Amino acid sequence: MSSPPPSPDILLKRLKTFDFLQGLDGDSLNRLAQNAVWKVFASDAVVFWDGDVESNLYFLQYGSLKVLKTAPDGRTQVLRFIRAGEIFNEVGVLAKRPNPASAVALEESGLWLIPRAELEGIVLAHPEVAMQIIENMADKIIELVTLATDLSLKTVEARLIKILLEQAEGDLIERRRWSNQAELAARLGTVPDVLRRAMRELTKAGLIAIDRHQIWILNRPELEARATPPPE
Amino acid sequence: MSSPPPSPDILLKRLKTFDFLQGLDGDSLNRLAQNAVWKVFASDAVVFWDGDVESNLYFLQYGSLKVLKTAPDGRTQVLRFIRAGEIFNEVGVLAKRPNPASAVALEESGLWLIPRAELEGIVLAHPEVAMQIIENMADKIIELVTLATDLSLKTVEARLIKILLEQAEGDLIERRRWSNQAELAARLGTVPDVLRRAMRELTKAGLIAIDRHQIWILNRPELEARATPPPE
DNA sequence: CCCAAAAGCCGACAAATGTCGGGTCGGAAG
DNA sequence: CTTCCGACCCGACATTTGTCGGCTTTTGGG
Repeated sequence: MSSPPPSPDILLKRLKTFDFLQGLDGDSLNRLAQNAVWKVFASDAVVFWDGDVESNLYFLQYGSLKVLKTAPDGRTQVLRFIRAGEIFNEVGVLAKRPNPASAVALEESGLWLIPRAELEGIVLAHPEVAMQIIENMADKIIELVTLATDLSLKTVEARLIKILLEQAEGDLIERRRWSNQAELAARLGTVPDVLRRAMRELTKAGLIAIDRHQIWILNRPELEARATPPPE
Repeated sequence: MSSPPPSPDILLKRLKTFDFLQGLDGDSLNRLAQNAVWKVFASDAVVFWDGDVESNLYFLQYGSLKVLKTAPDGRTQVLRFIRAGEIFNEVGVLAKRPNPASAVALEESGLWLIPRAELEGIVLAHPEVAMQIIENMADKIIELVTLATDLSLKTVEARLIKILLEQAEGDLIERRRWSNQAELAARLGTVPDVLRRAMRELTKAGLIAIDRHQIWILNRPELEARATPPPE
């Protein structure tokens, strides 16, 4: 089922097209590519655990992951999704902190592990790269601020509407094999039953339509309005 | 009421003792100090607004701030507190993103504004400084991850206990003028009434004792136990 | 010292969220 | 083709959180 391990050349080609490393000389890139390790994770496999001290930077070549945290009682909160082409674990690799969350493959995923030793040298020698990393982290901070305030200040319904509007292409949302109710609920910070309730109410109100494989947005303006309660 | 404006020399002295800028040569520090702007904010004054594009790095010399986000319906979530000696707004200054939240003075506060132009040059020329900033941002990411998951997965009571245990010096917590119920509730992501309820229950259970100016922790082990529900 | 405004207190109620038991249905495995 | 399992559906109920009106206490300015 898994693809043949790609040679470092493929990574090298990818690295060259990568914002993150713009402006690096060929030598450095080459060295990075040569030292990177290729790994494939099956669906539902854990890439790293909350609390691990991980000293690699990850680059997701194909597939997709979720980043989540689990409470002792078993409930989980998904913090974000990672899609092909993204890097992650800046926190672990550069700041040497334990991972604040776990990462799990949503489908079979192939990724490159770039060891700290290589990366560190490059960052210190190439401040532009450091700057890129800083911008990257800034974006994550912004996303987390948004997540925290949404969890605190918005209802499940409002959060659901927001994610529907974000994910819609046109007025249609494909329900992938792994974006089932349980996953979506974890992303919203709630449980499947509550999610279903919210969906049913939106359906009853004629704002969306649902079947097993997709969701349609029937009335975008009203849906948006419903996500932002009376600003009085 | 406000102190006389300190000369840049004072900032210079401070900068020298600052992790953040360890390893910088005197010249660079001097230039930073000379170009910094001094400002004093009264209690409750807004240092910057959610959405502002702010191009200064801030250094809090004295006083304290809260960072928060307000919902259209008026409720607010406090994201973190800033105490004297901390820097903030890395996001705005280096990543050029709009502020994801507002900052408000909890008491009279004096701070230095370091303009982007100065800082940027230094970061590009001194990768160690960039590395410090990265670590700083990593810590904030970790805090935000914790905040988001706590909001999602823990009850108000558990969050209250956590904050009490964090803030206690020995088994005593001083209630500062600005850490009243409304502020504490905003930090916990709830409303004063709910907070009071949780406090009353902890009091009834004999775990804490409250008077107008302080809170005592009477039974730390049981308090801790109560914050982590059955791990079954 | 006195008074007004703010902060805190309280009970009762309302809304949102979480839990449970049991049912239905479609697709994958045999 | 049949069976089985997991995902989904559903109503009823429990718990947590938020809201309201009104009362008491504290505090700070005049």
